[in-house]
Amino acid sequence: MARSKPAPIHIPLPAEEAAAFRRRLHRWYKQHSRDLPWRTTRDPYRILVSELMLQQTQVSRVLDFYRRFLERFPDLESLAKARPQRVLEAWEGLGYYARARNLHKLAKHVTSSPSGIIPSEPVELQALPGVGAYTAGAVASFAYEKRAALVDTNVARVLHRVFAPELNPKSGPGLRRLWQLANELLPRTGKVTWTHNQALMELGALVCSARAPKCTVCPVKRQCASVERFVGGD
DNA sequence: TTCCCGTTTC
DNA sequence: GAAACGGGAA
Repeated sequence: MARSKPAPIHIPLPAEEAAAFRRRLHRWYKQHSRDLPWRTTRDPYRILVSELMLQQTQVSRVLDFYRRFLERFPDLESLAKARPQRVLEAWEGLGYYARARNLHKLAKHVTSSPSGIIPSEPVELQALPGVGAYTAGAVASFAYEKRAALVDTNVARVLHRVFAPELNPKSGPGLRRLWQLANELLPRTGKVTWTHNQALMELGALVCSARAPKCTVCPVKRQCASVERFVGGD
């Protein structure tokens, strides 16, 4: 009989450590966050468009496309009614055109559904074309201010380095553990969770970068299990 | 798990 | 010119 590996035992994150992490992260975000257009809206459609665009392109290049796309298709209905060719044109230059097709499909799907609105629950969101675990969490949190976790590569890198350097973040179990960590770290309310999630991603993008992390200016370096590895160290 | 896709990095 | 990237899907 096939024997499965014993599940690793994980001590839950001490409440005090989680709280300290949230507090430091929050303070840092208030001072250092960038002004981005999708951070001033709670329109699920606009959040969705931004998330899909950002999946494969850096912020600086998305900005222009985002603005133009929303001018042509200001809401789900206008997008749903559009010809496929027009949607692809608006996406032209961004690459990964399957995302544009998925977004169009999603718009038609949702507008013809009974409610006609983009769902707010991660499980329902994930059933939509082109929406996986990350995007589902992002829309729930950033559009509906739900108390939902999200893990993209930025967040995965931060949590991996700070709390679980021994983990293989690429493996299935490793990724599941990171989602678990992300959940344990969530603030109490959905409103604060919005900021918390934005801050996690911003830290990963601006400080805890993949190549040369700027540990010296990191707000959570005191509790990071990987600082030594990156500052001067071996 | 492996594949996919256009861009970026090595 | 290969390999990595980063999400989703098969």
